[in-house]
Amino acid sequence: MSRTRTSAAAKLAEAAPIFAALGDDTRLHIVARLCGDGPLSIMRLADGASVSRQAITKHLYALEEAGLARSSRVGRERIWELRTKRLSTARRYLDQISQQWDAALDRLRAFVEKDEQ
Amino acid sequence: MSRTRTSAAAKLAEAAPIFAALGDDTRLHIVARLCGDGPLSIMRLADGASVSRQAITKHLYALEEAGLARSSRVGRERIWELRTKRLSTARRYLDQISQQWDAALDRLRAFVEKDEQ
DNA sequence: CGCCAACGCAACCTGCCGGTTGCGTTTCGC
DNA sequence: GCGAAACGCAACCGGCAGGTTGCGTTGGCG
Repeated sequence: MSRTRTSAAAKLAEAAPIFAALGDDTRLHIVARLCGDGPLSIMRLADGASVSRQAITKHLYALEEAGLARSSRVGRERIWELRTKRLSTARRYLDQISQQWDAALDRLRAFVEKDEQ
Repeated sequence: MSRTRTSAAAKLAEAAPIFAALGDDTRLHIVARLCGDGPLSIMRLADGASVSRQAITKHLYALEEAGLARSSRVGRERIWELRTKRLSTARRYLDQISQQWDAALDRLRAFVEKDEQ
């Protein structure tokens, strides 16, 4: 019922799609590429990749649905860029997890009054 | 060729499976549960869940393969706990991404000499 | 104006992921 | 010692994710 617990549960359903989006090799490559070189067109992204342009396109829309990227039409090209706010959402979730875990271990240790391996 | 760039590429192939493991709803629920309550048996984990015990078991081994959890046999139970070091690996990767992106945007701004929306 | 480059759309295929079910095995408790 | 609890193993299944291919559409360019 506490606010912190509610927000944690809410974040959970929100964080899973983000992790899922980052959990694919090709997609993580795209993210890294966009990250190192800044906004890029689909062709540019497909050039270095080991899969077809259409595959890249699909992955880009997957990243968009996860809120991790957005695009804009420029001439006959479509330029994609990262949405870093969403990345920090995932990061914050991981922080929260770690802290909760440490707290749980502390309580456990206090309860058993004996140190674990 | 620089060490930082090499480690970034190495981390990429290493980070994807972690994100993939966290990218499933059921699995993230398990992580959150383990996180809040400390080490738990399979039954305990399956009690609150909406899927069968076997599903939970499969997910636990998936988490183990990703390096996110480990188990030990205690009597007729198997107790599962988190491996937070692996979580921080993912966290560090996200940090790296954000920083690279900011740097890329700076370079881009310097190149175009005009601020983006 | 005609061509090519960059992209969008849609159909199709294949493998694997998430889940269930059934049954065997070990361990605790009485 | 016997039953039940907690778990392991294996087979099975439906659906969808990831990828390719083919073709249509739009915009730049000489």
